[in-house]
Amino acid sequence: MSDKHILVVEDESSIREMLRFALQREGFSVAEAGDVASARVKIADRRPDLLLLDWMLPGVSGIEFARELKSQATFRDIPVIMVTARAEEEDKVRGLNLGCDDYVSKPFSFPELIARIQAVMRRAVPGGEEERVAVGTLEVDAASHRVTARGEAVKLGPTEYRLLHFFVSHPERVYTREQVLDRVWGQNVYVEERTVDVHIRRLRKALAPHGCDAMIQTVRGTGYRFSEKM
Amino acid sequence: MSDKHILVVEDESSIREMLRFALQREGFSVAEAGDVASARVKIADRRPDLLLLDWMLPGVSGIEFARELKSQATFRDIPVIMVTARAEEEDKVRGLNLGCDDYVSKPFSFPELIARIQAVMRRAVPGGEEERVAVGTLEVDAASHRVTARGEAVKLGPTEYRLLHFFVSHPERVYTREQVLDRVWGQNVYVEERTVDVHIRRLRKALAPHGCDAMIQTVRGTGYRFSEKM
DNA sequence: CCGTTCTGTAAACAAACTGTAACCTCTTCG
DNA sequence: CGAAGAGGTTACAGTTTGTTTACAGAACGG
Repeated sequence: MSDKHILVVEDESSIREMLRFALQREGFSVAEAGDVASARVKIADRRPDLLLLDWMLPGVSGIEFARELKSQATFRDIPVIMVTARAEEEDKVRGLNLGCDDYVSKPFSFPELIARIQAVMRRAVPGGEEERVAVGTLEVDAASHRVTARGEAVKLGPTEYRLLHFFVSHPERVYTREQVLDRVWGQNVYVEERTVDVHIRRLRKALAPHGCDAMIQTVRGTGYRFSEKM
Repeated sequence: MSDKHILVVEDESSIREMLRFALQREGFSVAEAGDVASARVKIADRRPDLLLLDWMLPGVSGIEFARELKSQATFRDIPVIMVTARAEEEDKVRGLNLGCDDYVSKPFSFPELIARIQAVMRRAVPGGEEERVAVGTLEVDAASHRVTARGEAVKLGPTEYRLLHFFVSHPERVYTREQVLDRVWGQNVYVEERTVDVHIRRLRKALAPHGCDAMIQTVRGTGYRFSEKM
């Protein structure tokens, strides 16, 4: 559980330092930012394993920043814990539904914060991503970000790629549209469920020339399943 | 997102009722238990999709109960949200580290609670029940949502699938049409009893090519029974 | 800065599932 | 035997659910 990197985005420097201190004592490596602009720089500088994000920030608000990150494929996977004042209940709920992985309320206890951080991190990489996965003649190579069917290259958009990668890594199992959204788009990102259908369609279309489109199977009333057996 | 079943385990009846009210308004089906002993009974009676567990309980504590459940393969997958008083910080942390999926602190806001419940449920695997059940050559795999007889795939509609899954999970026992409606269609659903006959017919028809149709047996004057012996 | 690619939504379309009613068949028992 | 009751079958119309296409805006790559 060591050498995990956490970026704390909080405008009040006293709180920021307190957090840094507590997190470092816990064995985390910590970076700080006082506003969104410098947070962007820090993220580019070193990709954090988790973001502790204050709700209220000067200029761009925390929620906007969170959404910005979740909309970028590169940063979507960074878990975000929102820090809010007790009074902002309403917003907190919206936060949970808009891409944050968890949130804590000020004033918070450190043990609670640490526990939530660890819970979120534990959740972050369920079943460790393989470098290379394959089902039947379909191969997804995460290292080179390449997909091949019967040896032929398959051209996919970013979302289709992640969708396929998810399915190939988890074959023989049904997933509801909601779960697919959670696992492929990111937790709590608000996107219409129907959107999954459309991307499934795009993926099937791309796989069809290689005869693999039947591997993505519709389970009526539930969702979709990826399977070698057709 | 409907007909999800939640079991509330909480010794103080006022809080329990408040929770029941709030959860039911949200569309959940709710069961209550005042202590661990009766919680065990309720779980056996109807497997909940989520457990709302008070930390402090008379007799066996919530944490012990949670650990007990997490150690049993059958119940491991039921998500648990712990409910704790603000003062019990220490324990909360231990809770999160011991298999609970989340926790909320009293006093909590309902929007927060609902948001957490939905977040946890979204994360959970579908089909709650056993991953895989079988009677004779007939297998129902809940994970992949697939049915096989003698290894051959059986094509079923959603209702037939649920019906068969129910029967395979409860073989050698008669059920009246009413009971079947309750368990397969869900409680408080108004459907004609004869509808069960029709779906039984559809199920038998789908199983006939595999020679399994005789496993669904009519018990004249009572209902139906599923049995390996034909 | 402009064209290209990619995304998410909406709407039209198609397929399948559902519950009910009506009609049949079989069993039971006076 | 024959009527009544119970279950089996079938047909069908409405509804749900999934597929496909089109499109506008955002992101991206020169």
